[in-house]
Amino acid sequence: MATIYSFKEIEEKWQKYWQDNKSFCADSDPAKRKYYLLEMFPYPSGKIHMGHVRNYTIADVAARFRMQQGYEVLHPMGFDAFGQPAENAAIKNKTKPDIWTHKCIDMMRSELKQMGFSYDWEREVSTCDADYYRWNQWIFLKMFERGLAYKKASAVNWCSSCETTLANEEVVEGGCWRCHTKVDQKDLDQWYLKITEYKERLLDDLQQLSHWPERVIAMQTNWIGKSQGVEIYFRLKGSDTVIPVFTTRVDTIFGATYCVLACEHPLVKELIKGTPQEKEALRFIEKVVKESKITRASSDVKKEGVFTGAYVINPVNNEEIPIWIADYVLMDYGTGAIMAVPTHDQRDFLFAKEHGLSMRVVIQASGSTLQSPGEMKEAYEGDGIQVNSGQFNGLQNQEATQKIAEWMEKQGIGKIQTHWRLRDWLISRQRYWGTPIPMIYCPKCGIVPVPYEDLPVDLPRDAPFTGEGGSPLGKVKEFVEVSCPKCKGKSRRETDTMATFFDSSWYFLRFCSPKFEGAPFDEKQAKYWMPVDQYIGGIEHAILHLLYSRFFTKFFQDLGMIDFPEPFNRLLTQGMVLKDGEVMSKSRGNIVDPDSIIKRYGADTMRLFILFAAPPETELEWDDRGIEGAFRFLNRVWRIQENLKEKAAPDVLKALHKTIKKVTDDYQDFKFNTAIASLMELTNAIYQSGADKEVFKNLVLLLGPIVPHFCEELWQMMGGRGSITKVAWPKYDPQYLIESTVTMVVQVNGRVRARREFPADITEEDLKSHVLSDEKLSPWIQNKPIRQFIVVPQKLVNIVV
RNA sequence: GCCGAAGUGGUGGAAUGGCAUACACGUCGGUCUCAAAAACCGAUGAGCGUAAGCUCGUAAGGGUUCAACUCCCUUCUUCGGCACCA
Repeated sequence: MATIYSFKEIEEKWQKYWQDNKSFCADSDPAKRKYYLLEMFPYPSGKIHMGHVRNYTIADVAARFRMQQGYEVLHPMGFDAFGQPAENAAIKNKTKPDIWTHKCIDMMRSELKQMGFSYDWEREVSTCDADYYRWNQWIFLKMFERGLAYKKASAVNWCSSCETTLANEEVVEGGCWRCHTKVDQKDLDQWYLKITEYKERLLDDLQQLSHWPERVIAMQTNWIGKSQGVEIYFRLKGSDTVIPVFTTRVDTIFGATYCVLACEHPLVKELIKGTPQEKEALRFIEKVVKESKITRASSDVKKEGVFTGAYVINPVNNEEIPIWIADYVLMDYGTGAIMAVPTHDQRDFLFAKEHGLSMRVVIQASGSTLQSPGEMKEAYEGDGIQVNSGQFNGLQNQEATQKIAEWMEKQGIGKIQTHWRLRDWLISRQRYWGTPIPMIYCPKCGIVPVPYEDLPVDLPRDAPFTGEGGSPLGKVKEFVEVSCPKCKGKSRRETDTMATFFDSSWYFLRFCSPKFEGAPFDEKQAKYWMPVDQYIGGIEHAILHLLYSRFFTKFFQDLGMIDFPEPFNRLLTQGMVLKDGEVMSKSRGNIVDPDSIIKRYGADTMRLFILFAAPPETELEWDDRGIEGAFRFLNRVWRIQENLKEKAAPDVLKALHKTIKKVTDDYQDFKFNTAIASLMELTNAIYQSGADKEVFKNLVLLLGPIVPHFCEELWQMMGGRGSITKVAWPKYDPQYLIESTVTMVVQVNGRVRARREFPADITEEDLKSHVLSDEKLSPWIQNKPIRQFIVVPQKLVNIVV
């Protein structure tokens, strides 16, 4: 590694310049087009990692590019500063979360500045500051007023290691998303947000998000989990009790040969009472309920169950069918009861075989005449023709699904219904380092919200959090003991804090007016800046953060504070940075520290490499030799400036204008790797033929967004004034893109046989006569009749013989 | 099982119906040098051939087309999400 340009000096110089001149402060200017560029803000761990470097470098190029294109750019940065790691670190280092977090923020801010990112630091926010979290409390109160925040006692996900509850979205493969401890179920009285009230809009509006990655849309669709079907009413034999059952395959109703209830189904105890099998059933139920959800899900083959002794009547044919209890039916989906159709559902098939239950074929695959279930080796779950289905025989099953549903509704024996997977969002956390939930419990008045004028409910600076469980705030007397806002009687504060995903569900709005006093955000500012034009972050937030943010946005829309339904117009999910094919992690010991790269090569080289090595969306393999190559390229460019000519050769001018077009298009589409490749090609061309001052200045402008310090310095050396970010983006002259002659490929039967120069405007006839009289081509064409002559203008001819 | 993404030289990757492998890394050769480094120039998919050149080649197989990495069908592999979801 040979150093030509002194990156250290240059980078420090320009970072100071940008700061002193407030080069990146955004101002809402109605005369200009705005561009709001946002990256998912970091948790302040104290050090940035390569994932941050990649995420923020991608964004920074876009921001600087838009600035030069004349947009008013909002490019803010802040810190998602509440959360558990601060508590753990504070316990470990015998300090306070508050002190630890602010120290980390200071460290990270200075690391981000070292990268040369174009943030408007005047707008920085930290979610742990009362100026921020008081608006969490404000939003919570608004939701409470509208019945969207409510308290409910129920079985919740509990992580025994983190000593706190978890949202459904925070349970990953049956474990805690943070520490992977197995999640238990625990009965607790907790606060929920009614995100389910927005399920239709959250699903339907995904359609509008045409610039979101397909996989994120798919994951959210999946998560919301809409399924349409029919709720069928089965009457208990010898009683008026009705057992509703949900199915998406009402076309198979005539093949229902038994029903199954989940163990937790409220009717179960009643049904088995006093029957000979009561004891066996109770033992079975106890066993299943004890097993957690995860183990039930993983035991995929064996289906166990017991007969209740009771029967229901199938309303379509008045058949009596037995009711079973089984482990494969879950209480928390549908109605907790199913109709079983062994011939057309694989789970029912296995269960029926195991317990010798009867079966009936009701759907025949086209071309099949299968009637006897005994011949079946597995359930037939495909489409076909209805058989054994009364008046619906002969219909295509998809048509029958519709007809049967309508008929059942008319008969009053069923109802067309939709079921959803999405559950309400549990936000209570038994932790210290979070936003206090602004609620008061009065023995006389019940649950009383803290009045708006009393916000914020400050988080006490001292609390005995030890990691031993229970809400730490509950141990702070001055915090807990409060008088009721209504009756002034002795009352008690809520001691749980909010899940930190609450904080990040609206921070993009706060950035529009970070110091606004009257509300979470200034509606006028939000109207100018929102929605975010481009959002960039990791795929790990595809469900959680992005779904919650969409929910909050719709809530603000309902409050009339904003007039758009979706917060993020475009979303880019950047790929991970790998080392030796694996994710960088402490445990693997394969971490490359950005700081060490900055020291050795400078921030510009790291930015260049990370953009060049792979397109933004794909995984990126870190390569120490690749970074050498990036550094080499910058030195190459630097050296051009020492050997400028009076006048550039025409081929270099041509190359320049082609490059301006290519780079502009590529930046627009976040194709930075190919933009850099074409800038390298231009550099190679300059090395061949030499460049003049004009050409070089343009090269510097084009490279500016990627390696800003380097280019600012070169720009100044070339006599430029001020920051390069204020200089208009280069325009290409189409005249240079017009070629007088072109090299065309000549194919015979689709195989390349020659390349020939032709005038760009040659007619097809001339082309034909030239090509056909070409001696070199004659062996391929000779004496064979020409069937077709295909011309792709300026590119290729294909002779078919 | 369902949904989604991907599979191209020794390596990262380019080409979205029209020259497969741009650009870079690595490797090899050359120039410069007492020498080395750096820098600069050149070669670099595989096979056959002295050569001009020919053949094969984008996970596998089939199809559409004058022409397919690209579009369609089937299959395989990897990664990600959801999952006894009725």
